[in-house]
Amino acid sequence: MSRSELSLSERLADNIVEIIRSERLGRGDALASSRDLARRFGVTTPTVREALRRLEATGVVEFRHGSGTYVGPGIGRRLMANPHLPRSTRASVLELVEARLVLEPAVAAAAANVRMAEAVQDLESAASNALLPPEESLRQSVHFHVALAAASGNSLLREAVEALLQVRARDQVEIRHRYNDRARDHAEHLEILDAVRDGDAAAAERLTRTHLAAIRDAVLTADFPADEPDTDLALPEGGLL
Amino acid sequence: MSRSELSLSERLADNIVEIIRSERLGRGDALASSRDLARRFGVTTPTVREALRRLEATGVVEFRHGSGTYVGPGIGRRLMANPHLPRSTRASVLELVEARLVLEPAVAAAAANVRMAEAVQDLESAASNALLPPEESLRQSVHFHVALAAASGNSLLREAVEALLQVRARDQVEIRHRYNDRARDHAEHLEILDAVRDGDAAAAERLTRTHLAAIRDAVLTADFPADEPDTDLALPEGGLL
DNA sequence: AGAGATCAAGTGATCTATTCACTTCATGAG
DNA sequence: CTCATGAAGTGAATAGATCACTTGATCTCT
Repeated sequence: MSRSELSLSERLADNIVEIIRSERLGRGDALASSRDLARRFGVTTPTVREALRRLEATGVVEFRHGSGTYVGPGIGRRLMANPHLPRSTRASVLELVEARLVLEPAVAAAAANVRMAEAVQDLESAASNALLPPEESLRQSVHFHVALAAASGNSLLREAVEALLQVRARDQVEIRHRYNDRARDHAEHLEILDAVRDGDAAAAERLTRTHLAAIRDAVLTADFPADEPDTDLALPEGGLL
Repeated sequence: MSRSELSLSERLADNIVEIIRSERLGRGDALASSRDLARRFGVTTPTVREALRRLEATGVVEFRHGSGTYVGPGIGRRLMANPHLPRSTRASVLELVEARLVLEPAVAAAAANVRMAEAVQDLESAASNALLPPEESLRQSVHFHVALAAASGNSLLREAVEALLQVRARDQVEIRHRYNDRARDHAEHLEILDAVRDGDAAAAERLTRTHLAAIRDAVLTADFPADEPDTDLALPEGGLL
C-alpha cells in the first residue's frame, strides 16, 4: 500500500529517469527504443509511451519521429514553467512583471557578488549584439537576464529566471512591440553589466529594479490587445485535424 | 509546417486544457471520460491517454481509478517543480537554501508592503500551531513561507516559493531532523509575522534573511547522510513489480 | 422501515496485435 | 564519385478487448 500508490506509468517514468541518471546520459543522448524499453520492463509499448509522454511534458525527453527518443534539457532542471499556460490577460502580464521586479534585483545583486566567469562572458555577448536583428532582440534580452542569473553561480536561480521568462514568452510574442524599447533595453543592460563587472551589488540591484520598473510602466500605459476573449466555446471537431 | 510541429497528443492536451478553461472547470471538477474524449476528438483511447498523462505530469488533471479524471491544482499554476527531481546531494541542498536566501527576503518585503488579508490570517495560524506535532512541524513551516509569499498578493511569487519548497521536500524528508530547530523556527516565524503585520518591509526582509541564513549555517555544519550513492545500476527487472 | 450485503454499470489501466509515417544509412546504379 | 533507391529501425496511432476499481442502486434480512 505504500509504493503502489503510484500508477504504473508513473513508476515507469521514474525508472526511466533513473536509467538516464545512472548511465550518465546527457542532453541529446539517445534512449533505448520504445520497444526495447517495453521488453526490459515487461510492459507493452503504449504503457512505455505514456511514461515517456509524462517525461516529454517536463522536457526530460524529446521525441524525434523515425529516429528515436533523446534526453532533453529538463533532465537536470528543478524549476520549470507550466507547458500548458493559460491565456495571458492584462492582469497576468502585470503580475509577471511585478514578480520579476521583486525577484530579479536580488538575483542581480547575487550575480555581482559572485561573477561567474563564463556567465559574465555570456552577459557581454548578449548585451553587445542586441540591436542588430529585429526579431532577435527579444531572444537576446532573454539571454541577458538568464545569463545575469547564471552569473550568481546558483543554477536554481538561473532556472527560476528562465521559468519566469518562459511564462513571459507567451505574452511577449503578442504584445512585444507595443512596449519594448530596444534601444532603452540595450542601454540599461549595459549599465547592469558594468555594475556586475565591477562587483557592485548595490548598483546592480538598483539598476535592475529601475530596468524592470520601466518595463512595468510601459505595460501599464500600453493598451492590451485581446481584453475580451470567450468567443470560442471549444469546438474540438474542427480545430484539431 | 508551422503548427503541425507539435505531436497529436500535444495538440490534444492543449485542446483538453482549453475545454477545462472554457467550461470554467475548477479543481476537483470531473472531466469527460477517456472514451468520450476519444470519440469527441476522433482519436483512440490510448492517444487520449497520452495527452492526459502529459497533463497529469504537470498536475493539470488527476486520475482516480474507476471513478474518472478530475481537474488538478496545476490548471492555474504557471511555475512548478520538476516532478522527477534528481537525488539530492550536499551541494544541491546548499544551493537550494542559498537560492531561497536570495529570493525570499525580497518576497517578504513585498508581503509587508501589501499585506493581503486572507494570507496574513493563514500566516498567523501557521505560526501559532507550529510546535504541537512532531511530523506536522515541517508542513507548518512550509505553510508559513508559502503564506508569506501569498501575502504579497502576487500569485506568481507564491508559486515560485511553493516550487522551491517542493524541491526542498525531497531533501527535507531525509535530513530534516538533523538541522531543523523547531523552537527557533517558530520564534523567527513570529518575528517575521510581526514585521509583516506592522507593514515594516525592511524588518521583514532582514528577519527573513536572518532566518534563512540560520538554516543555511545549520546545513553547512551538518553531516550529509548519503554522500556516495551509485551502488545501484538500475536493474529494472526486479524493482518494478 | 432501516441497515447492511450484493450486484451491475461506468471508468480507468493495461494488454495484444497491427498499420502507417518518418528517418537513416548502406547499397548500388549511373 | 554522386545521387537515387530501398530496406531496416523507429515513433505514431489505431483497433479491440480484458481486467480492476469505484460507485451507486437494488435487494435482502432484520
